[in-house]
Amino acid sequence: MYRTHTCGELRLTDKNKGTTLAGWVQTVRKFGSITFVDLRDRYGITQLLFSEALNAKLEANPLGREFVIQVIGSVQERSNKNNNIPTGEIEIAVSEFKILNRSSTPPFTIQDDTDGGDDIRMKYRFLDLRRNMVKKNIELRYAVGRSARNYLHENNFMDIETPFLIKSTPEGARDFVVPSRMNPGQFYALPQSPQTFKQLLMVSGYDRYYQIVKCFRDEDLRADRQPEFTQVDCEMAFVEQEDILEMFESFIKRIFKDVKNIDYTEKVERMTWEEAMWMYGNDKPDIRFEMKLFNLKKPSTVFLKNEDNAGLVNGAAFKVFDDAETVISIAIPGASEYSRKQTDELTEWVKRPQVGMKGMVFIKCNLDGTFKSSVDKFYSEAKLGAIAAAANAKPGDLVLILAGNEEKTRKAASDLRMYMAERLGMRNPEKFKLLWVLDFPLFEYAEDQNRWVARHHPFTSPKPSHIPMMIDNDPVIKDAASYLSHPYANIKANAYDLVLNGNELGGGSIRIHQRELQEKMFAALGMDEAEQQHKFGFLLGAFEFGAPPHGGIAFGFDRLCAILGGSEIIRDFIAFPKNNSGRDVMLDAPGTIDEKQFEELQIKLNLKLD
RNA sequence: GGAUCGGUAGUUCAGUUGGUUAGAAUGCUGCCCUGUCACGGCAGAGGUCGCGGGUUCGAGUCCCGUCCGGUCCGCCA
Repeated sequence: MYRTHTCGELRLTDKNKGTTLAGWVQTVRKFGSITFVDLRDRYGITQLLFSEALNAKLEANPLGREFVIQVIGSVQERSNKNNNIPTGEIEIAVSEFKILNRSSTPPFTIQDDTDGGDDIRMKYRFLDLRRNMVKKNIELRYAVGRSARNYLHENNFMDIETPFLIKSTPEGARDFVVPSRMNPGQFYALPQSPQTFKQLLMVSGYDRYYQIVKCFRDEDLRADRQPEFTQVDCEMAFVEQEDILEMFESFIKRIFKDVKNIDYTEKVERMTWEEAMWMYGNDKPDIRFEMKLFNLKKPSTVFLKNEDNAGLVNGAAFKVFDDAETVISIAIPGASEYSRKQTDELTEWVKRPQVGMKGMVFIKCNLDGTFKSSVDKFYSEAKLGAIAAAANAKPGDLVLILAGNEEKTRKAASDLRMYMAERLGMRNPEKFKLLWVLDFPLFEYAEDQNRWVARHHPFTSPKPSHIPMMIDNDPVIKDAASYLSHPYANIKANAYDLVLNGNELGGGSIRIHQRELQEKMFAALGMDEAEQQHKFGFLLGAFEFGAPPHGGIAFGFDRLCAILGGSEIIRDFIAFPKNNSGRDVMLDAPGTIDEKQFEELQIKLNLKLD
């Protein structure tokens, strides 16, 4: 037997007990004739005391960092206690020890505040995983998964596996493909999600399904995006949108309780996609703070009272605002005393290519009730006051105003809102606020292809009242410039996203379950009958054999773990992640394959090298 | 595909307007130390300044290219 206890469990109540421990050497502290060793394993650290009697053996077998050793000894009360660790009141008086395996000096220290940078830590990820900070994240991930499984199990959901080697369906993200040796020239695709399989399971009568499952998307990476990632994928039959929202609102609250011991008792707020876009410029707003956007140019399609502000900035000979498609304000609380340097800095920020604005106008709403702006030449103080009022600014606030084309300006205003919130410390990672965003548009217009694409995916059903709009109208867009006036632009989907602190945690929809409507949907996306049959014949066929009404949702598991862990970097919550360019730097993957493998696959490389 | 920040000792970083022998901390090695727990003390080793080219009397420092890493836009739900 290698050990009788772990390095995290012995306490003063175990005094005088004999014990055998095994673990890694964290540090060696030598004091002439006695030596202290911190022995570490997954469960904690226990101090070992090597007395003078073992000196000769220690000298013959010196211990280094990360050596794996086994010790036999007895539990003693320490004369100097360490209150920083749970085992700090005891130490093991070692009577015998054995080196189970030596270790090279690790390239970085295995400590909370390591001296290793990202690069080297990823290369030696197996060492990095020994560190508390990383271990804590991996443990949190396990806790989230366990909580999710418990909840779903208690609610009759069945975990059913679905295949990874499936068929490519070039709708949505780029597929990872796998060549088939037995079918030369043919390829499997790795699933971007088990979407069609879970719908087929509903047809099969497994009316509550879930899976914590890997999904694959061959797209560029981000701090919150990996090419292979994990989803909590769920589907239910005989449900309406409201049933799903309730089931999964409880699901996420249960995880808050189990993992963070947070009682999230209030009802999760809801808003429509249009409201989110209008007030926050974003379909996944962080609603922990206000700083809403106000349009100074256009009447709202959502809030009628905003009509008062429409055109507020027009007619002052300020060409930038007069010519702009839209003008959006955002009031920064308590920032009226920003210096020239600070406002310049913000202007530079919005002019960065990633944001892409040409400039920024500001109005300082001074505490004495006066106004000072960067456009004093064009607007009277009374007018500035009216604009500030429309922007919902209070004395002491700084109103920032962006102008330009609708989409870009709205996005920039949203980015600016998040940037300012970050700057002002309003994004506390320990404060959590959920939000349902509802009524997404069913279609999006793809300019480059001059056709409609599904905003969510092509299995999403329209709102029941919008089905006629879809059935009765031809999807063909005659005038690309005015696609917004096409009826399809106004069809809303039975789709919903769950947003946490400005991050999309999950999304889903009520699905189409009738063949005719599904065919109409495919046709709307530009697929003719033959193509529909070729790509999705199996699904259309299944819908003819008693497909129940159904819907579901999928949560980004990595992202959920990261946010609960106070981070937005999912890499830190994945045991073996890929780097920014999709490489596993530890394995050095991807790599080339043997000539023999190419032969078996009957594949020849045809690399275009510049 | 694009923007931007970074690459100097095993590691994390500093390095002034271009100037003589490139520094610190930590880690590593050796010696000393009976109560440490970020132990302490003394001594020591450790560098192709990512790579290639250019400007210059002289380049870690300036310019061009390239590779690698981080963040973001495009892309992706």
